Amino acid sequence: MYKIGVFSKMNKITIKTLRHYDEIGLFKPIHVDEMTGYRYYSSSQLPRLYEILALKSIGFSLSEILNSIDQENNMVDCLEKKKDHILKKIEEEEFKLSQLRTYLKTLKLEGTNMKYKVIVKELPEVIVASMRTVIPDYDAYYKVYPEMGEYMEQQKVECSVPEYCFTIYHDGEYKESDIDVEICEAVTGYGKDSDKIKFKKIDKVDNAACVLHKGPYNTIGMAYGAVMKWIEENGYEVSDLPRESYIDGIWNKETSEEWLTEIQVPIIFKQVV
Amino acid sequence: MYKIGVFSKMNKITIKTLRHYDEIGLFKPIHVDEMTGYRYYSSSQLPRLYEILALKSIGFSLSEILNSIDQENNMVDCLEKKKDHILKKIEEEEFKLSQLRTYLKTLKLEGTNMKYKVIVKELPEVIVASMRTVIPDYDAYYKVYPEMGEYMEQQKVECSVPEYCFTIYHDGEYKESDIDVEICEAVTGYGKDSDKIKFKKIDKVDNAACVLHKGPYNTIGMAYGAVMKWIEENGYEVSDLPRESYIDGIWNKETSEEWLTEIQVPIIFKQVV
DNA sequence: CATTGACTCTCCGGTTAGGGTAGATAATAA
DNA sequence: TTATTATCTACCCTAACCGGAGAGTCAATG
Repeated sequence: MYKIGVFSKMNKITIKTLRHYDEIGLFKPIHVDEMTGYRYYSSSQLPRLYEILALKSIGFSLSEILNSIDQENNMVDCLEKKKDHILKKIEEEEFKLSQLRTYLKTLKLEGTNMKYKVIVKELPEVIVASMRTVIPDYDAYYKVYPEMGEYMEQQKVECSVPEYCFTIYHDGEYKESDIDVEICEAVTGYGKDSDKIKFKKIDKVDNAACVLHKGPYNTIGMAYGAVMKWIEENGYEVSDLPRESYIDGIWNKETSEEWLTEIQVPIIFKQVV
Repeated sequence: MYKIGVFSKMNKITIKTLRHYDEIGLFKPIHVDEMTGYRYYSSSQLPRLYEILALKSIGFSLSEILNSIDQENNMVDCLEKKKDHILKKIEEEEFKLSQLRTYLKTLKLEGTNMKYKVIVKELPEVIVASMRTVIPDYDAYYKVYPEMGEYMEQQKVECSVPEYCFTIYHDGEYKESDIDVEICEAVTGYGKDSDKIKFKKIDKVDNAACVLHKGPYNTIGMAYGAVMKWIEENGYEVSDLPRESYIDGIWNKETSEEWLTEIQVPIIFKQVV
């Protein structure tokens, strides 16, 4: 029978930890003096303690140990689950690492002018009013867009809140003229399709690499470049056409320096074949 | 200007998180209504938010982000440190994984008879009374050990608390007779050396793989086997002679089933060359 | 105009695995 | 008998939020 101090030294465990394990019922002293409350441990408890410590160093939480230690049959299951868990954790850490390397690279290349921070987020399922058309040049955009507004008002369809308006470029390559463009505006319900404007549901995207572009549109190519580079360097690949989502623009900001656009690129993790 | 609900939907962040970031000063709303306390956010805040989220997904804590986000010069340092941190984390997880595989293997092999749980701990620096001698066979142990007790009493040297008594086998291989053995007993201070018994300081061991053996000594080979296998499978190698530490034995337990011995094997992590 | 339902506020408690301290006893040494 | 050390309980702290209670606010409807 050892008092807590000696027992803690014997096994290199703090007194706090032993008291904690007592409290949660994981490892109780073999005897507690009713008068003084002193805890007494015995060497016969060491095997259980060793098992607890072994499981802990594998990465089990105390409650997991508590649940699995006294029933040997589900131990294998627990271990298999934990294995998957650790593998996932390693993957996550490696992803962080590659993200970090990309971040570091751009930071060193461009100095303090680190404009583009890529984040991954989900894009929700939305119903959109969509108009696919070929416009002669980028300036024509300001002419076709109001058409949609008018039609939607006429159809009594409302824009969703938060507003979500984006375009998809259907050309395989960059073009300066005759651009095949699809303009989408998220709405709260279906309206009747017209020749030009169709309503449709767009599926949820589980993962999209997103980057903000601040400023006028003529430099937006840099944002595309940054996000595409990020995708490649971090083991993803593009799984669908990118969306260009308009947050601030000529309609609410005076100077083009304040315009804000988000590039959203649907991605999937590249399978290592 | 968006209210918190819309802003949270825009960016796939929970309201709770936004309020939390406000509270710790990491990301404050652009305006707070003094009457109602309502928080209002603007799209102009998105770049900062994106930077925060990007750093967070790399693995920075909120306080680290708070400290580094507004001073670009120490950013590279922070990232380098974080990189080391992640690398260490990956190593740890891989170690857990190999431990788990070993655990799983022994569990499957021996069924429910999983006797040996290996843990890694530190062995403290100790002063010992040491007697190195060649004994004819293992039974002779019970004859030489009392010698030490007598000498120590005579020298008025006290055993340390917790008691720590162990032997080191100096033979390179297993022998049944003429065993070169060193018996050590931790004491609180130096005594005078005699012909047989010397006092010396034994250095701290940073990492020792330890395994408990319960029962009589004739099956202790299994414990050695288990710990040696563990060491090999988990990327360590033996760095010094193993110690056999006696916890319970004939002196305090009646049946040999209750005897408890710990094998302590000093180890170092194997360099991957 | 009042009411309803959706939205937002603050405050409190919980999560892991203990660490740190205070104040009160208990055991041991001088 | 006193002084020192060991141990006890009890409370607050960590990181990054989540859940819920109770109260106040906003916009639209009857």
